[in-house]
Amino acid sequence: MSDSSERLEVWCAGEEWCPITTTATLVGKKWHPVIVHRLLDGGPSGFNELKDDVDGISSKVLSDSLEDLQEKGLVAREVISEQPFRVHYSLTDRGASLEPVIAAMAEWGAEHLRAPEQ
Amino acid sequence: MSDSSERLEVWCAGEEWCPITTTATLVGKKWHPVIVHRLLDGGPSGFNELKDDVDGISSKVLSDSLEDLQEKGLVAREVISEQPFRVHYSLTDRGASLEPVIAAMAEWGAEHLRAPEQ
DNA sequence: CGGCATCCACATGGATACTG
DNA sequence: CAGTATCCATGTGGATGCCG
Repeated sequence: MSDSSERLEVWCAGEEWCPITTTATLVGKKWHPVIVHRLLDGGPSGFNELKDDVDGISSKVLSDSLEDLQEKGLVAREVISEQPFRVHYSLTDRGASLEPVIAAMAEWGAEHLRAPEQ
Repeated sequence: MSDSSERLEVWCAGEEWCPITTTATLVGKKWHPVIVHRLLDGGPSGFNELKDDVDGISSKVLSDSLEDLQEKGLVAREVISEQPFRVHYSLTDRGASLEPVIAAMAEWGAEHLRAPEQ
């Protein structure tokens, strides 16, 4: 498939320096890709707006997921001091750069959704 | 982002009919994308050959992963009756169709691996 | 060679209720 | 509005050892 000069002997490792595993730790969580997709297509959002759009998620899990996405530098959180106050969730540049990955996932899923078995 | 006629109100649901979640259940497991990548680039393989290439995986986890991939129709398993017998793992057409998804994950990971923080 | 059996640890996700 | 606090069920991965 590849000639000897550029061949990788190890496809991926258990450690973090594997590109695929790196991406999988972001996109492999149950709700993460859905949330990123929502922020990509729907733009910035408040907490409950997000919760309403992402069908089936609970407050706690959305909160946990957003916290994880912030720690990983994919999502930015901004508190707007008003009454009542608002919170603004948006993608960072890094988060937005996941678009090709999310798009590929969405496309594959859409094509194979009609034939889940066989 | 989209006009009113083609807008999706719900980005994804907790149920199985969501395209992204569908893909995430395949590609979101820790070792699945790595195994598929190995089979895409390295061609069909025996069990231990696969285990050697996928650095860090245990027999049990590789076995579990391959079983799951078979159930989902992504991987084919063929037993070759020789002495000693061999087993042949390869991608099905459906498994091979994941190539764009895996490629997108690999590319994103490679680009962002050098800057894991910030 | 190509696994399976066991047992275990930890992470993820979910239900429910409550708060500033 | 935007979460937090508990508590709990399950899943996923890992270590070790044995088997046909």
